[in-house]
Amino acid sequence: MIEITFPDGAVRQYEKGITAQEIAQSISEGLAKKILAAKVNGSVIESSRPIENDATLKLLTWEDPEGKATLWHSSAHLMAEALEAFYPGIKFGYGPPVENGFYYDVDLGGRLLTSEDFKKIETKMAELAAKNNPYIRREILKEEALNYFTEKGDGYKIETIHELKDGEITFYEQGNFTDLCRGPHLPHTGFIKAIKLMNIAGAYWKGDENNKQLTRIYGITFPRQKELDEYLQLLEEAKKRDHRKIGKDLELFIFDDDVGQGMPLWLPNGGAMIEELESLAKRTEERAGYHRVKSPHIAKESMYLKSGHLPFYAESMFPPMDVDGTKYYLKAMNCPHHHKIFSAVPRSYKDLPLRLAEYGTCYRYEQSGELFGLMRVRALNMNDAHIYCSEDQFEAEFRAVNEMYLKYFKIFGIEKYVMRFSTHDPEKLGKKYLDLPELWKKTEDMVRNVLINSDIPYVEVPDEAAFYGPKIDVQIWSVIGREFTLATNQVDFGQPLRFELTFQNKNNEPETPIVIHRAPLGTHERFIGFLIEHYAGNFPLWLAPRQVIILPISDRHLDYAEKILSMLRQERVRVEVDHRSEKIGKKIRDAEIKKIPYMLVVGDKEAQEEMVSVRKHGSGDQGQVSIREFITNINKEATVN
RNA sequence: GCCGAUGUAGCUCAGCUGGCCAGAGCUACUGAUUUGUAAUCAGUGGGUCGGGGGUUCGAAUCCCUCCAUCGGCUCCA
Repeated sequence: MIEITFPDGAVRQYEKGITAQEIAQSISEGLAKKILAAKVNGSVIESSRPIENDATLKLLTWEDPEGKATLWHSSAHLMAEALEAFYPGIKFGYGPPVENGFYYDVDLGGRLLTSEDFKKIETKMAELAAKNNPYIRREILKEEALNYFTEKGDGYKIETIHELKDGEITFYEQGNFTDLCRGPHLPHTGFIKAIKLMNIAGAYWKGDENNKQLTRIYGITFPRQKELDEYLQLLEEAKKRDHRKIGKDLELFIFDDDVGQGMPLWLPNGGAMIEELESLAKRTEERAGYHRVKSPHIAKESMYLKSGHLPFYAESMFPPMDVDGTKYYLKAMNCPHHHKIFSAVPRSYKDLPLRLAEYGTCYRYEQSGELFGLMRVRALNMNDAHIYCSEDQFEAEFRAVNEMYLKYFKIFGIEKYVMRFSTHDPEKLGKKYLDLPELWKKTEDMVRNVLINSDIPYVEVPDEAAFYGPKIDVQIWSVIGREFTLATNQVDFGQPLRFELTFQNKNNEPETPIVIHRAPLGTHERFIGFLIEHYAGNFPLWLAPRQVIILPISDRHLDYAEKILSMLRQERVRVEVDHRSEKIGKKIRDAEIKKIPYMLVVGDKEAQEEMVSVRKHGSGDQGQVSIREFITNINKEATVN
């Protein structure tokens, strides 16, 4: 007998060699039908694998992430089986489960597969799934595995097998399809009830752009049709929040062919949002002791050679322009300019920490295929500042920057994000990273300490640092699930050396400062793109491009409407009047569609008593108040710190 | 940059097995209406059918090419 411990702590005894499936069966028939896989001693295995020793057991269903992954992983194999039926000789790369479904990278040998082929593949998959074919696991020797795929002529699998050792190679077989795979898989294909192929894309073999590009087919499956329907519904909803759509609907920004790719034009509504955001940032930074500086958009090659950017970033910068025989570059970052401002006058330890802020426009030559609405542009305004401090000031300064992040996140109600602490890879010193091993170690330790001491949850990612030092990035997701870095906080010990920045320390000796690059709001483009999706266009009053619209009942109330308009303008409220001789219902409808926070309905009653009837976007009629009271209320509501 | 798809009025879309002067709704403008909390009625305007080449008696519809956008890959704030 063996002892099985369940997640709730219960311990039960079973025959040695019992399977998770049989245990589920012994609990209830209904449960047994839902078990997709099992987690035994922390690792996920097939529910049909015998358990030989005492173990902890979790039965995995669709509700568990590992359950979903198992269903999707098995679905990838099912899709591969269907594909092989239509495209004999097809070769397979990787076919893993992902966050929403699965994909398989395939080499069709020059044949074309388009979304028009999805229907027939889905149908074939459904047909195969209905056969309830079991997924059969087989441990196999390396040589045998190589023979199988050599015979089949699949070089990708052969390459993968070569990276594996004997004893860790398993095959999975279902129906007429055998694949090299680590597993685990479903008991049989019958668990896959609803199938949808999503899209098709090119993907480099092993993610390396020097390798051949394979065809990647994305799909998703569910244990019930209803769940597929709900998922598709969810995608539709997400599309409505897409900042590119809302940006157009609310007239926030556009892109124009004549201006260029990735160069947003901010329309007045978007302009108002940019103003508010920058004003918030300026207030915040003033209070935190920052100084505002300003630098030009272009600079000579010599400066970027000195900063070290050119060797590392040349491909991300616009090609230089020749001015009287000297190369000038559009600036891709503000830091070198700020270093020059630091060194403009002799600095004493009494000047530190010196915090220089600028929202200068930078230009980055992003690959054309990377551009994405406001989230990825070529002309961008960084929420930039550089803090020059001594080593013993570093921790306090770095901590203060993190606190500023958190303050902003609170204002905007940003809860879903991940802090990534990027460190260097010692093997790439001198190549990807500046060759200063002691400084790397020292600064990485300092950053880690700040994170730990501030109790900030983070994940550490090796080999993702900037070339000049470690950094912290805040990752967020666009509404369609794409991941972006929103904010960044970077340590730089490289540029101060290169620019020979020094301050006179207490012992009257020159000392090199550490620089912190920080952009808590990232770029204003990306941040607003994010906010549009975050709020689905229903902005808080202070940020809303149009805050109030006055809706006269009829033309004879226009004078009164104009009077309120000018009163509100004096209060710097962004307000307009709907002059059209439409019915009030129409005016309200249009104002609601424009997501304007407050609608003021004015007719005879209001005009006589100096009142306004307040209607709030999304929540309807709020009743009448005096103009004064309304102004007091919205001023209060629109206050952010 | 790479793979695939798409590109018709300001917006959303129809037309695209080649052939009546290229359509609809919303928007805009004009007129009528003077309206009380999510669409009043009528009229008018508006399109190099992404750009450029080609095939054809004839192309928005077929072919080539360039540009842009979208979905991914690679990169990244």
